[in-house]
Amino acid sequence: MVNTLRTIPLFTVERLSIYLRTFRESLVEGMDFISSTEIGKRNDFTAAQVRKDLSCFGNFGIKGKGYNISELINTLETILGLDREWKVAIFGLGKLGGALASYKGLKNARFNVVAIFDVDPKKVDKTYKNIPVYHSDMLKKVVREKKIQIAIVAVPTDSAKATIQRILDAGIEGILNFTEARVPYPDEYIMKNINLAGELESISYYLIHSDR
Amino acid sequence: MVNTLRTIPLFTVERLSIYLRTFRESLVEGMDFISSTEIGKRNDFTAAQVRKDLSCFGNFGIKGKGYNISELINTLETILGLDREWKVAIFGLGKLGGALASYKGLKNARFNVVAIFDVDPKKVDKTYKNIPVYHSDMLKKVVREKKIQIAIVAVPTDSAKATIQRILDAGIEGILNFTEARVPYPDEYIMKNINLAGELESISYYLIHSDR
DNA sequence: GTTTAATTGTGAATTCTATCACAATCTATT
DNA sequence: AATAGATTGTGATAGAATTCACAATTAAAC
Ligand SMILES: NC(=O)c1ccc[n+]([C@@H]2O[C@H](COP(=O)([O-])OP(=O)(O)OC[C@H]3O[C@@H](n4cnc5c(N)ncnc54)[C@H](O)[C@@H]3O)[C@@H](O)[C@H]2O)c1
Ligand SMILES: NC(=O)c1ccc[n+]([C@@H]2O[C@H](COP(=O)([O-])OP(=O)(O)OC[C@H]3O[C@@H](n4cnc5c(N)ncnc54)[C@H](O)[C@@H]3O)[C@@H](O)[C@H]2O)c1
Repeated sequence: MVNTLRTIPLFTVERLSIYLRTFRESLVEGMDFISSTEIGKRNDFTAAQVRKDLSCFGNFGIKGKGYNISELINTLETILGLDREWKVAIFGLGKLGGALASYKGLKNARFNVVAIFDVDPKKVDKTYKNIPVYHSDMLKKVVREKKIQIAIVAVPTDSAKATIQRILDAGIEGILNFTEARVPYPDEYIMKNINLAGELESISYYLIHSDR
Repeated sequence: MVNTLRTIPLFTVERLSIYLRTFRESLVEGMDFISSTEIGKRNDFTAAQVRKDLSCFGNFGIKGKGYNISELINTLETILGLDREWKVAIFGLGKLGGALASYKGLKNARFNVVAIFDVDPKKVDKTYKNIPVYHSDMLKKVVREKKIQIAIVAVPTDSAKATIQRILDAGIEGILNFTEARVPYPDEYIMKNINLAGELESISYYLIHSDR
C-alpha cells in the first residue's frame, strides 16, 4: 500500500537522497539489483529502516532478489523532483558563495544557479563563472524575470536576517541558509539551515562526553 | 535534578549551539535575562522545549525572571567543550577547503585549523593563510605531532572514502564530512555529514509535495 | 518441479522526542 | 509585607521514528 504524501516521515525524506546516491554508486559498480541489507550496510542504517522508507512510496522490491537499481534511480529522482531543472540564486559572493557558485555538483544535480546577489559595488553588474551578479536591490525584479525558486544564503551573519526576510518577501519558497542566523518563517515556505559552528560544537560535545 | 550525560537526547545537543548563539545575541542587545518563551520565539521552538533542554544540565533559570544570559553563555560553552582550543585539520585545499581554511568564524569559535592536507604537488609544502599545507602521506606523522583532534573533509567525493578511512586509522576521533560519501565507522568515533545535494533535494521534495 | 535460501513488506512493539499543564517560586509593585 | 504577575521545572501524556519479527513471495539450485 502506498502512503499518502502528507504522512511521509520527515526523516525518510532526508534519507531518500542517500538511497539515491547508493543506487547510483552500485550502478557504476555494475550491479543490477541491491538488497535492503546492502543499502543499509553502506550507510549505517538497518535493513528494516531502508525497506520501510522505500515502501512509503510503493512496492519496488522483488522478494528474494532486492531492488532494481536503475528503476529505483528513476523513481527516486521523480519523487525528489530531480526530473526538472530548479532555478537557484546565491546570496553573497564571498569565499563561500564563490565556492558554491563554481561548484559543478549543483548543476549536475539539476540545481542551476542563474543569479548571484551581492551589495559590493566591485562585484555587482559583472559575471562570475558566467553567472550574472546583481545588486540585492534588484532582487524582486530578477526573481520575477528568472523565476527563481530556491535561494542559497551566504551573506555575513549580520545581514542574514534582513536578507532572508527580503527573500521571503520576494516569494522564493525554498531557502538553504549557510549563516548562523536562525529566522522563523511561515509554514508555506521551506528553509534548511547548514550550521558549520553547530556541527563542530556537537562534535566537540561528544568528544568530551564519552569515555574513550 | 541534573541528568547524567548518557541520557541527554541527541537532539538536545544539536539545539545547544542554537541556544548559545541566542544568548550571545541577546547579550549584545543589552539584555541581562531572557525567558524560555523569548528564546523559543527567536528560533521557532516551544518554550517547554527550551526549558526541558536546559534542565538536562542543571537548574539555571530564575522563576518569574528567566535565564541569566552571561551565566548561561559560560555554562553552555563549558558543556559544549568551547572552554578549550580544538586542533583541526582540513583535507582538500580546493574551492570549499580554501573557503573553510580562511573562515574567521572557526578560530573565533575555538576551532583552530593547524594543518591542511592535499595531494596536489602545486599546493603541498607551502602555506595557505599561514596554515601549513602537507601531503596526505604525512597524515599520521602530522596528526601525532600536532595533536589534531578534528578533521574536516573537503576532498573530491571519489577519494572521500579512502581519505576518511585513513583519518580514522590515524586516530582522529571527530570528523566533519562535506562530501557526499557516507562511510560507516566505529562507535568510538563521531562523524557528522553536511550534504549540500541532500539538503537541496529535500527542499525540492517539499516544494513539489505541498499544495501552495 | 521441488526444495532451499534469500529477501521483501508490514503490523506490533519499542524507543526516542516533544508538548501539555500546573504546582512551585521568584520578581516587582504598591 | 501582602498581592499580582511572570516564569521555571517537571511528571504525565501524546506523538514520531525505529526496530522487531515473521508470513508471504520470489529466485536459484538441484
Ligand atoms: N567561509 C566559510 O567557509 C563559511 C563556512 C560556513 C558558513 N559560512 C557563513 O557563510 C556566510 C558568508 O561567509 P563568507 O566567508 O563567504 O563571507 P565573506 O565576507 O567572504 O562574503 C560575504 C559576501 O556577502 C556580501 N554581502 C554583504 N552583505 C550583503 C547583503 N545584504 N546582500 C548580499 N550580499 C551581501 C559581501 O559583499 C561579500 O561578498 C557567513 O554567514 C558565514 O558565517 C562561511
Ligand atoms: N565547492 C563547493 O561549494 C562544495 C559544496 C558542498 C560540498 N562540496 C564537496 O566538497 C568536496 C570538495 O569540493 P571542491 O569544490 O572544493 O573541490 P575541488 O576540486 O575544488 O578541490 C578538491 C581538492 O582536494 C584535493 N585532493 C584530491 N584528492 C585528495 C586526497 N586524496 N587527499 C587530499 N586532498 C585531495 C585536490 O587536489 C583539490 O585541491 C567535494 O566532495 C564536493 O562534493 C563542495
